[in-house]
Amino acid sequence: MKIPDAKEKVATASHRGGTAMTMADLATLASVSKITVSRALRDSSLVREEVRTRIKELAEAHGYRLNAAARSLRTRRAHSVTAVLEMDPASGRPYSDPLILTVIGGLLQTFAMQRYRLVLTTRAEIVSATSVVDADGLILFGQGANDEAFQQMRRFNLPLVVWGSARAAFDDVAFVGSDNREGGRLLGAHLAGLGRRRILFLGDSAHEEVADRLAGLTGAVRKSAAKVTTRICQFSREASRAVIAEELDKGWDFDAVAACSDPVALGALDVLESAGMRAPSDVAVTGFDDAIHDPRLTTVRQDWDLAGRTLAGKMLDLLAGEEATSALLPVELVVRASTDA
Amino acid sequence: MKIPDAKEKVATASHRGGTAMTMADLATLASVSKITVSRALRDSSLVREEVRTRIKELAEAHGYRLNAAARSLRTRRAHSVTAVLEMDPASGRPYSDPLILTVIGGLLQTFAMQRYRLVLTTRAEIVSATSVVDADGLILFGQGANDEAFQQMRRFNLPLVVWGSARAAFDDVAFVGSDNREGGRLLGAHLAGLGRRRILFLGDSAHEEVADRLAGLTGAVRKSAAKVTTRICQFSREASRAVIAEELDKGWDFDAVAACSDPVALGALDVLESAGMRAPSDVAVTGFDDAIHDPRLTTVRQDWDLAGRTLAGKMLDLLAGEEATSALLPVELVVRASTDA
DNA sequence: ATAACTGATGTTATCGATGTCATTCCCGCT
DNA sequence: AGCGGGAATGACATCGATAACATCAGTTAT
Repeated sequence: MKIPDAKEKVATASHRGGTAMTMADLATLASVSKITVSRALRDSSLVREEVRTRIKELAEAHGYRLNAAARSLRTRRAHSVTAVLEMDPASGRPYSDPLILTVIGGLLQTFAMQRYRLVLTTRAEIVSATSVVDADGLILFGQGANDEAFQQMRRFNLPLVVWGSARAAFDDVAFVGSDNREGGRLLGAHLAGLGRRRILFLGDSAHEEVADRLAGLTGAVRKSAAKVTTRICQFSREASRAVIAEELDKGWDFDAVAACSDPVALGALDVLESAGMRAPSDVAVTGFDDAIHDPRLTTVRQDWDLAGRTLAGKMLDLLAGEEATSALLPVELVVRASTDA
Repeated sequence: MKIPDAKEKVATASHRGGTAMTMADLATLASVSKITVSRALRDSSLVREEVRTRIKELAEAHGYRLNAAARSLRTRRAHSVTAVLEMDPASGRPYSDPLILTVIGGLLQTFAMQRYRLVLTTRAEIVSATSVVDADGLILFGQGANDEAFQQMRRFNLPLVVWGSARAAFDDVAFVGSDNREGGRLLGAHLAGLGRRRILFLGDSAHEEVADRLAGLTGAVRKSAAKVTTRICQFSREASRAVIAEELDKGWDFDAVAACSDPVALGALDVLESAGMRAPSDVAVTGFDDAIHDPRLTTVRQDWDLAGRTLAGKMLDLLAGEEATSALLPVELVVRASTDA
């Protein structure tokens, strides 16, 4: 046996100052080789039960912690998953905030239980040539998962799960997203059922999810007497105010506004109400997301918790070497004051 | 020179299948040693400018990425910071969600710019004996940064920044938190200014932040004729409903409710309104956080963006070897319908 | 009795980067 | 010619863990 005198070795370790204890230190303490320590801590049946517990107790008593870098280097697994967010350079906050961040909570819970670390980064950071990626898989949150972001992530050659609407063109990748089309359908049916005839849709359908919402809406009102007109509008409350103000100027002739998101709907309410119109008697207004829980606003609720858990689940499947299919999450119509007096 | 024939070596590399390119591969491609590659990629002046750019171009062209584990192992720096969240085991979501998660957005932005990875984990996970910590520093988000969580984090012997109210007992640690006492004071002055005399405070002052809010409130109304009564109440809307219902049973005699958070305030509004009382004519109601942006609710706004940036800034100071002091962030009174008809 | 096997442990090489020290080359100076 | 010195490059050891293979009792099979 080549194990050196225990006392001498331990003294050396303590001389190292701030340096933390390693498996080698534990090995000398337990008078075994370090591979035995490694095996014991991993609960390998190759180590006698008795020895195993002794080593674990020693580790616990000395507050030993495995060195993540060393393990990752040797095993070629990072034991972590990176979520890539799109940040708004102006505000310095994630797009779709706080929705995406709520999903992150769901991811965190699932991954922590599975002993995977969850790493957050921005797209700008990860695509930079000198970025250092330390992950077994990537979860992409893009602005509607635009193609560029998508292709960039692909190049990392890691298991990939994307939040957004599935794209036919990329049928080899797992997409997870709310059923936006169904959400649009629910809203369309609701508005048509209220007898609305002239619906103004606010949103930019270059954004995949918005396009789906619009498609659902139009499909649902097709059988009715209602007509849908579209105006391009970005996601902010301010953008919405501007568009509605313009429409009022041009001579308003709508009895319903279907907005692509809650803030957009609130922007519409702001301007319409200050122009003396009332919801829902003069105009019915709907949003999308139910992120704000505004008592005034009829909207379609997405299940953010489920979103996080589903994304994490798909990733874990991929990491386990299984196939992962896309998932369409259910949505729910929430009727409130803006369409229901 | 021991550098083997380039062609042969490159062929070997490609035979490795999925294995990514390493510095050694780049070195053979560039006909230099791997240490030169290492230096070139780190912009060391020890490498001739010409050689440096050639190597960088090669790296870029072949999509080379530095191995995080190898670097961390050698340099003993993880290039990452771990945020530790307290999760509610029942809901599987972070306490104070979505507020904390909004702060995370601010952290992410700052750390990504500094090329630090942001890792998320839960307290339950990180304190488990077999957890693997891979971070240069810890940021703790606790339920009021309770002492136990606090002591646990300390044991990791890493730079530590805590979100919450500063504690005299731990004056060697950097705390970052909103000025809860000032928030309480603003609310107290506001309610007293409205002529309210019997204020019901809802909250559990075992929670440090709540205690501060209460202290500020009581201090502010001391000079006035108003009296503050406290009822212990947890953070949920449901808990609040129960407490208010009980108070109504016992014979209501308050003209103001100061809740420790927005959901608690909304719970109070729910019950009071369904009992036929009106805000603010019968009861003025206030919240705290402005997380919900409810048009009905007077509240104190915290600056979550600033919170994230400040926390990240303090951590970067510590990582740079500097001292970090605690910070008290400004708050703002937002008057809305529940106190202002 | 000997080969084959099983269970528990140890030795060595390795993962990919970088700190430390050694080497080489070229220049200018005496 | 020879020596000192700086600039550029390389060899080697190392970080802490684990995979792959080796060893060595003690047991069972033939």
